[in-house]
Amino acid sequence: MVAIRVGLPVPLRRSFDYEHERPLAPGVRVRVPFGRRVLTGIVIEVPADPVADVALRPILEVIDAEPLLTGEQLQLLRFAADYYHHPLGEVLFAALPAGLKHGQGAAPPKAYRLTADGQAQPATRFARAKRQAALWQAIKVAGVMTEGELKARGPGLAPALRALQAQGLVEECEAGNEFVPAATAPAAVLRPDQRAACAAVAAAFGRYAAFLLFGVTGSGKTEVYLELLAEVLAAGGQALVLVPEIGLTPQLVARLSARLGPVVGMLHSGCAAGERARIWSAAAAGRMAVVVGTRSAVFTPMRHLALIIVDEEHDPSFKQQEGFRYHARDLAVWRAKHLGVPVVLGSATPSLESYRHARQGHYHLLALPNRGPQRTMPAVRLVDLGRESSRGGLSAPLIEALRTRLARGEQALLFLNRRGYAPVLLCPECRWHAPCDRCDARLTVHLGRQRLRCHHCGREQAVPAACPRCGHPKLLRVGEGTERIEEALRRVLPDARIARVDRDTTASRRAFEALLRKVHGHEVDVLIGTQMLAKGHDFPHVTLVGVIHADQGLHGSDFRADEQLFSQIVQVAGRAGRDEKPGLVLIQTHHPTHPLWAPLTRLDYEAFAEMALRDRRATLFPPYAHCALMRAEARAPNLATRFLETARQLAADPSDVTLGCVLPAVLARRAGYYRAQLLVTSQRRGALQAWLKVWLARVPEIPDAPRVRWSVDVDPYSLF
DNA sequence: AGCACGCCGACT
DNA sequence: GTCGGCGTGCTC
Repeated sequence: MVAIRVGLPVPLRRSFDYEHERPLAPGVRVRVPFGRRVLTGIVIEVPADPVADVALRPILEVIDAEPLLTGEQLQLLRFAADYYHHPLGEVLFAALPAGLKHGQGAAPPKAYRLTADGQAQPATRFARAKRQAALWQAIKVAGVMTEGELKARGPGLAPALRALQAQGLVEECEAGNEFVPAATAPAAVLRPDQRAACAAVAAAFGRYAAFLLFGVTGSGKTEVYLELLAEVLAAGGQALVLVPEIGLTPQLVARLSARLGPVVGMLHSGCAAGERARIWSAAAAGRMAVVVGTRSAVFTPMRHLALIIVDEEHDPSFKQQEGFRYHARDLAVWRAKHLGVPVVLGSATPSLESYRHARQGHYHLLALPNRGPQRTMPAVRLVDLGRESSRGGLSAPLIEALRTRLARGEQALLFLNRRGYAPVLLCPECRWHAPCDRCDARLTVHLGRQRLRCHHCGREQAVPAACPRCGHPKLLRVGEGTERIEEALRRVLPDARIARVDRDTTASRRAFEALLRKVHGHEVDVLIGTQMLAKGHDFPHVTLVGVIHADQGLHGSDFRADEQLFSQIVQVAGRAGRDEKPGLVLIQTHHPTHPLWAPLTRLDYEAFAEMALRDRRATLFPPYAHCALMRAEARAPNLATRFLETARQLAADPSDVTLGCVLPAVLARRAGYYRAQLLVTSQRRGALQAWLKVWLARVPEIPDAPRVRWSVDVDPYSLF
């Protein structure tokens, strides 16, 4: 009998040892008993130091004859677990596609629907069982709900599901699969700057080199990718293309398939589990030449991987914001280095980390300075809200510009990163404003459904008729959301065809695409929306872009606010102007003298980067320092803070490391949890890593630890 | 995270 | 009485 260390999909910062008759290779899946359950685990190693004081339980079944995870993948995952200080078990499972996490091959997922009896029930039946009522309602609305969707609704629903099944109201059924057909498109002719970029990368095939492909929207980065992919494929290699979450448009995949043939697989959140597993296995075997995917695709096994591309490398969606908080772009670079292959990072507004690497010579800078022949950069102008009158959030110059575009039969886009009608409901008499009772936040007024909603926890309630504190009958709706902008627009431009795009109007991908078709068919004159409009979609007839509230990004408490605002505005500006029709971007602000506007109105990334880097150097933030953020949250008010204070005192003498103060989180209470955080920084990555390892090993000694939810975020994207 | 156990409050 | 909500403890 030999001890086997197994990684399990549980958020425990420990691994578990079992016994088996013979050694097993890392990467092999096994079935093991865990408490009263049976789980699928992944063999980590044959431990030199198996737990001594516990009787090991036996492995029940060995699922794979050959390891499911390749050696190269295991090395990447071990590094990632180590670097992000996350339990290896969870990290290993993050790399597996949903279809392979549990049973054998790519089995269809379990799904549930209401029985005829279940359909016939009145909603009042579940007067006492709230969870059952919610679940019954959700399945009724969805028709069929897969196990994954069920789990996504939150923990603790399994007993309610079983209760419904026992009552004969819900039954198991099969989930449907989706299929996305390929289209065709012609190959492109490259400009000299594109050809030079291709040549530089191609010269590095077969060894590690990192390239920062710096080019504005419309400069043709995609053609460069296509050319490189074609070359890799011609040489029998495989390639991995990472794209941001919203960036994975059907158009991109269609272009890739048209140029490269039916060897392109797509991995994203909307992918059915079976499809995901199929692509994953095909890529591992070398049959799938190109895998295009979002964040988690960085873990795809590829036997002949010869090139990695990260498109829009600055995009925040590459950083996972919960659980295993890895950065897919950073892991992509590590993987490329480790494998000895080139990696291309593309962006119009590179992250300051990547830009500094390029300036220091760690990355090769490849610039695409030209926009295509039919595309000129738009003019960007500020509107001073302190001087211009405004109606419902729309300033006079913006209204004027809208009128002229409409008269010319052109389209306009308006951006506002705030859903709903008004962000605050205020009593003019006693200054009461509608608070969320679970969060330190104001409730947003939503007109469509006549409700107040918390954007942080999702709680909804009715709009009070009068002030609950002083009884004043007329409550004011203060500030603007997309609904109010839409209302104001309809009043100002009664003849315009107006559409609004945000999570409230276009929850589904299907609805979103239907709306995009309407815009392309010029059935819409003005489109109002949140940031979800800005990425990946081209609107050729749009010549005016209005940014309603840019100021949220100017005084952000977060060190990355400047970078985010700059990239969002450039992204947005890229939507405007085409075909000899010059574009105009109007940015409404209360702070027209803010230093960020100078480079921004010229769309001058390099000037912005100089300025931002000086700032970061002065304040010792990335890329001039490396950070880790310990977050904690607890039900009781001071528990999280006390836990972090104890952790802080527990810390070994930090010579190379700067330990911050324990601070309440920006939203100190969210969904009923009190939240606090502790920032650790160091100018040396290695020093921070070594120090974290020692520190985190001692966290379980903290008496409050079992009652606190805590996590460590290495290289946090933001301090929120 | 699950899943048990165990204690409290509302309805048959 | 008993069902279901919810806090606490454990998993090699």
